[in-house]
Amino acid sequence: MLRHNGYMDLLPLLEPVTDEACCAPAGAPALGAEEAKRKALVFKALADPNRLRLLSIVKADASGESCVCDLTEPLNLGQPTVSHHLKILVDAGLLHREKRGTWAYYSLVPGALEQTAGLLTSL
Amino acid sequence: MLRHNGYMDLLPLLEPVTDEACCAPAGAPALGAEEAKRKALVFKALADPNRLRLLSIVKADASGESCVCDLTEPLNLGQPTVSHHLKILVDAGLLHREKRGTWAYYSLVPGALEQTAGLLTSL
DNA sequence: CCGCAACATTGATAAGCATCAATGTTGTGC
DNA sequence: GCACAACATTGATGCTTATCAATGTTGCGG
Repeated sequence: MLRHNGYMDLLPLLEPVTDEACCAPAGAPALGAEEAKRKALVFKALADPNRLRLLSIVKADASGESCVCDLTEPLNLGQPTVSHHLKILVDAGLLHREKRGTWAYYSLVPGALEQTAGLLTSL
Repeated sequence: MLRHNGYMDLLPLLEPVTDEACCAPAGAPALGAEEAKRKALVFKALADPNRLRLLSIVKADASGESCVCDLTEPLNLGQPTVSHHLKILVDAGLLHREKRGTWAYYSLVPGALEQTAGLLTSL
């Protein structure tokens, strides 16, 4: 396995860090190669129109969460494709997945969008 | 010509709009398809480690601008590749290009990063 | 246990992208 | 005008990705 789809290992960037393994080496003026690669993964997840719409729909929903069957129709995409995009957003740390019964409910990770926005202004 | 590389027509999104041709139709709850496609172009420009580093280097420079010859070495990339990435960032409305003599100086478009960050929080 | 419904995963395919070598363009100095 | 330096552009190549059809998995109702 481990097909290395280019979207893994992002969570360390958006989750609370407990040591200095993340971010810039304190005194570095410009972005290092490793750091840039990790940050690019978040933006790669955002670099697709359908994924932006998914985030928007999930956010706009009154209950704060949506299941796959609610997302397939507005995007005019097949169910496997929607599941694929959702997985990418979850791996990017932007969406949270909770399975209840047969349904899978997706919701925004609190503060994730704001934290990603901070990646830009603190470039 | 008009090879449609997928990075054109972004400037209208980041430049001051004089009419209602941009953004959501005022009352729309979720992102429309056209709007999503335009916003995705900005994040597509950010979805590459080397382009993030380019932005970082240009921003960190004391003079506020850098020429291509200064950017080739730190990225360990060929000159045509760096020019290609810079073009994508310019087309995305993030960088500004000014040619003086033989050199081309690239600088951050003021407020572009902040405005892009706003695209996220206002999803 | 059986059938079905909601998702996830796999495999295949076409489109897109990053990179480089080679070449073109343009400005400078002689 | 000539040679050179700094970039830009073109063409080719290998890798990545978006999408779908088909199949696998899991939970619920009978």
